[in-house]
Amino acid sequence: MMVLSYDVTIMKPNTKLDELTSFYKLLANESRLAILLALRDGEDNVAGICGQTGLSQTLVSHQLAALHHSDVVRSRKDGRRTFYALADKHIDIIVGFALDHLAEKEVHHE
Amino acid sequence: MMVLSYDVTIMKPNTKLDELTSFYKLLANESRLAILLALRDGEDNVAGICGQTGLSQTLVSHQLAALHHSDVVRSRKDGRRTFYALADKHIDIIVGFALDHLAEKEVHHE
DNA sequence: ACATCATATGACAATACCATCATGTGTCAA
DNA sequence: TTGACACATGATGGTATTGTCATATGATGT
Repeated sequence: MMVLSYDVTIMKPNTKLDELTSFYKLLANESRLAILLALRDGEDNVAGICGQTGLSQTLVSHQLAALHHSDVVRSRKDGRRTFYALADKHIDIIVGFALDHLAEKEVHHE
Repeated sequence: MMVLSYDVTIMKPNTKLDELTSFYKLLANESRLAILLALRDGEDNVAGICGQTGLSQTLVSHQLAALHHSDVVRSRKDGRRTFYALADKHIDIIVGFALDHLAEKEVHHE
């Protein structure tokens, strides 16, 4: 039972397969993905991310908490703001490759 | 529900975000991921995949149908068997990079 | 034709997930 | 210290996904 949602207890994955699944679950949501894509352009604070994505503050905070908990993003506090950034270059590359995959699919389909 | 205002045209198009989310949803399940990892070693038929993963025939068929429907795997029939394989090299690479990401995380954590 | 093998499909209960509302916590300025 | 600001957290209803059971389809051998 692998639970990812912010409103339920987050469980530590035991196996590699579990870990990999948990990782992809984080990417498998429109809101979280929008946030990650926004962060590809560089770090931003919560309000900024809300502006970039059009999502509510509450939702963004929840999703960032989930992403942060799994070390997909890192955070830095500055006064009453919190800035978030992609944790490492892999995230960026993985998203890039996925976009490539989708592009290639389109070509084959016509 | 994800609502993006029209004046935020700097963002990636809605459809791309949607597509990317759908793609990751396919990878965000232990059974499907186990199947994809099994197929990294080369094509295999349903019974073979069941053997490699320990999953039931019904479940494997269901998940393969989902993966096939989204062109993540391709199929080839031979008599009464159906052989499945990863649709393109991108899948392989994406999974590889994700594993790298997890490996790097572990190093940083100890 | 019949039995059997290999795989596919439909329906369904259990569970997981999502977005939202209401509210809480910490920071700064006056 | 009071109020506004920036963000975090808890709970909840609605919805989507998961895996299983029962059953269907199609190919092969006798």
